[in-house]
Amino acid sequence: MCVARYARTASPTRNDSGAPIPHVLKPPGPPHPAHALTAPAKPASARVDFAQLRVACSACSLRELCLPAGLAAGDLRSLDALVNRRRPLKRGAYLYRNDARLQSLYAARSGFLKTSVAHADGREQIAGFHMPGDLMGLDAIGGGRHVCDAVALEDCEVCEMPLEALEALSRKIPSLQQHFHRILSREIVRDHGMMLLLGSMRAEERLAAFLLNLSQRFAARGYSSTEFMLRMTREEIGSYLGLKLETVSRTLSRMQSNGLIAVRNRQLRILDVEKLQTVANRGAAAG
Amino acid sequence: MCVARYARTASPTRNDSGAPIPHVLKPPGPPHPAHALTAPAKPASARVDFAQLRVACSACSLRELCLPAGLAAGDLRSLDALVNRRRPLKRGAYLYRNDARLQSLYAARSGFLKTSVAHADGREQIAGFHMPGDLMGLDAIGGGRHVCDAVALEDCEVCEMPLEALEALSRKIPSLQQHFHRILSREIVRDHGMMLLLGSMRAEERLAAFLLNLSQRFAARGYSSTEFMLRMTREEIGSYLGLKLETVSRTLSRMQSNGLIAVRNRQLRILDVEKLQTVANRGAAAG
DNA sequence: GGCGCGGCTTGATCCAGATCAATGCCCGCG
DNA sequence: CGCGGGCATTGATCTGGATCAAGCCGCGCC
Repeated sequence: MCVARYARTASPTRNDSGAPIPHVLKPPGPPHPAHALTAPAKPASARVDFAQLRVACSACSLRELCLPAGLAAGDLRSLDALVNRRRPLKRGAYLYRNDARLQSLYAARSGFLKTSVAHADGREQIAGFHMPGDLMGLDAIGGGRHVCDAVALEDCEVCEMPLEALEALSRKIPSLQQHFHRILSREIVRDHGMMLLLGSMRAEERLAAFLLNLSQRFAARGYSSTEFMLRMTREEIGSYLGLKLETVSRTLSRMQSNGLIAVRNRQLRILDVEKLQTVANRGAAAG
Repeated sequence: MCVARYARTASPTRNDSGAPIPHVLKPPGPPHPAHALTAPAKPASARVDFAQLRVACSACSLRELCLPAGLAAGDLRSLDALVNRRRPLKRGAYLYRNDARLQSLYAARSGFLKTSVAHADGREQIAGFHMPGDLMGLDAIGGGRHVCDAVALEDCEVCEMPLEALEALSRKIPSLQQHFHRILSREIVRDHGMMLLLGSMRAEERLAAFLLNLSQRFAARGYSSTEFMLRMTREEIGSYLGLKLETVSRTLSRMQSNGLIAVRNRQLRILDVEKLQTVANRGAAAG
């Protein structure tokens, strides 16, 4: 079946405040390909400039999604002091590796990453996809060493915060402590959701749930909830969802035939959120 | 193939405190059968006695597995002050329900519990089995409400600790704070392991991994690592492992034929740990 | 522009585990 | 002591997704 044609989006400009301008799936892009989920660019002319590099949490557009959510202005400044911002990461580069000593926690600032856990025999399972504002490295707190790999799916920037300093500060700022606990807890809830998905949902439900999850997270970051670019391969989606890449591909095709979505390579548009929700919640239902 | 014969267990007596007397599959044991997973019995003659009921963390045999692990004596006393001990729970009773407001975190003190997450359509996935020393309720920190059900698989006792008090205390005691973070993090790691299991292991591997995990946890609590009683039904095991009860049953039978284990109902003995590990790590291998 | 490669789609077949269906066994209860 | 119900085992069959196998397509590179 023929793929729906997408209208062109406005070309990816940026506003002064540095709020990221979407990704979206433009065809034969303009010279500056639309970048998705990229943190505010610095003025093109600026050379590496520390003042620029160290955009503070207090000025960060992800503030309310990330660790500082809900902090008072004064507390925000204390947090600023301990966060090293903008460690850049090339596509394919490791943020940390399995068994590496825990140095810091990380927050994605721009770009997509994945974390994966490896089985003794080499099989690997992707444990999560991370977008700006997500905290990473939480797995390492328990044993002092990372127990998964974190890899950039595209060029990224991450903020780094030494765990000890964070713990020290959170002893002083109850709301930071509380929020940190909430983040840890939400990760546990997310994982339980994945266990439910992996343990008892069928392929189509898994995919539907996955797409809806991405959709919500994009929306929370101010991007379109219905039209976005998948930053990962079919194989990676499959690994995350406990499916083979062929199944992912087939299932997406079927969803397209059914008018739920339009896909073309990694560009995806959700055409019928409600049906998609139905599929996610009860398997085949809407035809 | 013929099933190994187990001697009958001592009949289910109770001590005065009402603590259930184990399971464990002791052969015609001594009058006091080794009890599995029951907190240390208090002097048999004591009647319900608050001083007794409130056995402090500092005197609890699970101290080193549970929240107080690694605390200095003085700090232990502060923790004692906030923990309400020994809320008893009958088999089948709910410790908390999905959507209930978070009151406290809980630590199992004796007995086995399960937590399960429900899908919109009624399917449910068991998210974990909990034994003495395990902390429960962590899922609720994020949103202030529980997102799973916790049910006693047998008569239990749990300790209760108000989250706010715990957070306040952990601001004062860095080692408590640290340990609490470690517990949260380890839960995340455990969940990632489950995701790997559910996403990429075959039935036999899942079961082998499950049994080895139980084995280790029993061992950590001073019980036999090779001979124990399953506290849950085949269906519950299946729900946890993403399998149907028939598959669980068949797979256990096959493992028995292969000389890896001996099962009879819920009594289980591991006959060959190494082969079991091989199975868990690489699927079929040892014959 | 064309070539090569990695990623994607699609078809054909296979198989692990689900599902359906009978019993069997243990335990609590009258 | 016998009966009934929940749990477990085991067999027969079915099927969703895996696996095997061709291409195809888009993109980066020469």
